[in-house]
Amino acid sequence: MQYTKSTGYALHALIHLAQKDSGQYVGIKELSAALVVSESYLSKIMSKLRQDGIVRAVTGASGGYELARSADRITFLDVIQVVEGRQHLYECFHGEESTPDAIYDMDSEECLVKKVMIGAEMHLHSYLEQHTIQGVLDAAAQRGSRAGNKKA
Amino acid sequence: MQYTKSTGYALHALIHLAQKDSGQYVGIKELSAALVVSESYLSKIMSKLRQDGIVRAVTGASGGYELARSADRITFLDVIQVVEGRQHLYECFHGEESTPDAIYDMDSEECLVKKVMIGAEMHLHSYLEQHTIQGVLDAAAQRGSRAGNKKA
DNA sequence: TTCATTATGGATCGTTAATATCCATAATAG
DNA sequence: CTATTATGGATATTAACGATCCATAATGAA
Ligand code: SF4
Ligand code: SF4
Repeated sequence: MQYTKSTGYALHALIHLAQKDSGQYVGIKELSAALVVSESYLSKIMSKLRQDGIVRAVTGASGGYELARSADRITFLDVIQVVEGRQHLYECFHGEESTPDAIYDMDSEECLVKKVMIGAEMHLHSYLEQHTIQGVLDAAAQRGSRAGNKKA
Repeated sequence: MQYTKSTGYALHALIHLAQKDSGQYVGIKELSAALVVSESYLSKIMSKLRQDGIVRAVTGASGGYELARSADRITFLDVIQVVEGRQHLYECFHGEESTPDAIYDMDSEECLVKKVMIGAEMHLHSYLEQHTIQGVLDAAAQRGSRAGNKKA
């Protein structure tokens, strides 16, 4: 149970893009150099982000990527769901006939075990969608403005 | 990002055990039959649960498994951490030298990206440790006592 | 137009994790 | 002593992850 490296790459790439001005395209070369990851692999991730409308891409000379919407409307949940897919935290393993035990109500979505896990998922998602790319930038800016008293 | 089937098996097996009286051992045969999963595989999972003190096991004739402590002190988080391991939701991918960008404070644990993900993990864990095996049983009992008005 | 640049998508490949089974061994009740 | 039952090692299969290469298309600039 761990997010893949791709999620980390995606988040960092988006933060990099968010620091540029709108209309300023950033190529895969600059991105992969900043994150220290191969162009080939990162481009796959960027392509996914584009398909889901998180970034825009322009091919050709002086092309590249830019955010498709403002950084405060790109949540961690958005990014994670694009990269990781929209699978559920918990997947049931029995079919219609193989009821493991009598205490569960298998009808529709009424199973109590499943309900707990769905609750967990909703809690997690609720947190993740309250945190945006812009949020990270803001927090960094605040820290920066607290003078140079961070170490020494 | 999904819990493995093993977590599902473990949770269901524990619920099965929790419905038995204390001192009554349940063999792997009964458990695997109830969950519709092979004895071989389930026994591995039960062995893990024993190593972590969730269940007790007795070898030999008329042996089997029982809960090592009361069902209201076995949380979903306990079970998940035993089966899935205690890995973090998010793992950083760069070393000391390859700082991806200047806005992060790499010193110690102060990175703002990491901080968001650790927050997500804490939220998730907080929810999961508030839900116990006994909690599922209680909810099922309540539902059962609400007469047979559930369907028809 | 032509060329260099840049993103895209398909194909492929190695590594790791998850799932699953088999068997030899040890422990225990009867 | 014997049947029963859990344990741990070894192994096999499958799927996911991580990563690379290349052919293609699109675009700005010469
Ligand atoms: S969680 Fe509920 S519905 Fe899902 S496999 Fe278990 S008993 Fe069945
Ligand atoms: S989350 Fe922070 S510490 Fe971790 S890789 Fe990213 S920048 Fe580095």
